[in-house]
Amino acid sequence: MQLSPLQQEFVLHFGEMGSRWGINRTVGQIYALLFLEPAPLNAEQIVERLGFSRSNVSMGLKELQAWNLVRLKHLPDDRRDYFTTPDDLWEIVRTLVDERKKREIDPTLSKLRELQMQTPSSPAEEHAHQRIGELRELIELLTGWYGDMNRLETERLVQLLALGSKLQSLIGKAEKIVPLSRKAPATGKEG
Amino acid sequence: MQLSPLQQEFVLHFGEMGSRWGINRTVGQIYALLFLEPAPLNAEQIVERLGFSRSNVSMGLKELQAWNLVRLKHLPDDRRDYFTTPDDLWEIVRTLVDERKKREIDPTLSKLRELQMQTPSSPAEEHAHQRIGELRELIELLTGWYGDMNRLETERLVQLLALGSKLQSLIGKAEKIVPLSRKAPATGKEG
DNA sequence: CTATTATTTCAGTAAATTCTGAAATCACAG
DNA sequence: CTGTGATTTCAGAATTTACTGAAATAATAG
Repeated sequence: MQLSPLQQEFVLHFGEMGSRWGINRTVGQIYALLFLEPAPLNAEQIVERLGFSRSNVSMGLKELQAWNLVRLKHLPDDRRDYFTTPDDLWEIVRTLVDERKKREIDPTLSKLRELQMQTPSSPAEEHAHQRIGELRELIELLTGWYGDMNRLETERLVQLLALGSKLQSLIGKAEKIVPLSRKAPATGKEG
Repeated sequence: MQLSPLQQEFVLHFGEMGSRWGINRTVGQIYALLFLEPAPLNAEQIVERLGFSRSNVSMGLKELQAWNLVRLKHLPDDRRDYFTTPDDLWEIVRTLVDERKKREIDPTLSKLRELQMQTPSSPAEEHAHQRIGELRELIELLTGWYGDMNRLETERLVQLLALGSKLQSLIGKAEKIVPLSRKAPATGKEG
């Protein structure tokens, strides 16, 4: 492996972590390498640096493209494909969350909705039906919220995140002026 | 597999999804079964319902315990272990996120901090150092925010999530009264 | 202590996945 | 076209992970 010590440690770490996520070691290492590299790399350069077989790198790059995690570039007078990660880390985070949602959450939500169509035919099924409904509602709340957050410009998103729990008191104060819900009227005790 | 059609579909689905998360099919199915079941089950009952070997169920339950995703119960005059999932779905979500953070995020954050201690010794290392720093900051912002959210009572958390993007305008309004930041003063255009 | 039942461990096997080299395909310059 | 280099595909090998049955251990009742 032909990397500086810093690069090497980073790349190896992401290889390990890769397997805790759904992706494999190779893919993790390729991504980590591209993430650190200032300029785009072609497949052959990745082979040199990481010591995987050419075909393995090809497959890894394909998977990263399927995840929409790398950008394909071309240099003038060079017909090889060059790969980078976005400079903007927030773009990376958004892609990552979008893709994981698409693969891990959305199919489950569909399945839960489908299962809820069935009418329960025994006390046990009644309970299961109930439980599935609760789960569906919770996931809908979370994905709905995520959709809202995802629509925000990055700058505003960061502001919101940075506020963190300060938000609590802020909401209390704002509600006095612009009540959003009549269910739980402001009592002055919140925050 | 001795389950009602509803249970069966749910259990099989979570078995499949399990592999997209870090957990295996067996563990996913055991969890799904316990999730639907109104009363705690012992290992033998899980074997009957799912048709796995006794030892596989034992290992699966151990893994679920390591993830803190099941509760161990005992019935009077019965020395077998019985297992359930929490009734409160938010408790489940919190556990899930906590555990994944612990396994997937925290080790990376430590590694990034450690790598940033090293002084870069070449232009390439300088760039990598920079990039690692950006990533560390972003993760710190996200985990900090998560810590804040996690401290909220469930009821308040749900309120916040339900607000979603309404928060934006609310913040604009609140800021006029209780300014939190002088960097980006309210212009009246936001929301 | 002994018998009985519950649970875990573990070595070996089965299954799934990752990885490779060779061959096929593709893309384009001459 | 033809030739050259880039990329992908794919069958099988290597590796890793999941699963099982048998044996060991633990817990408790008598």
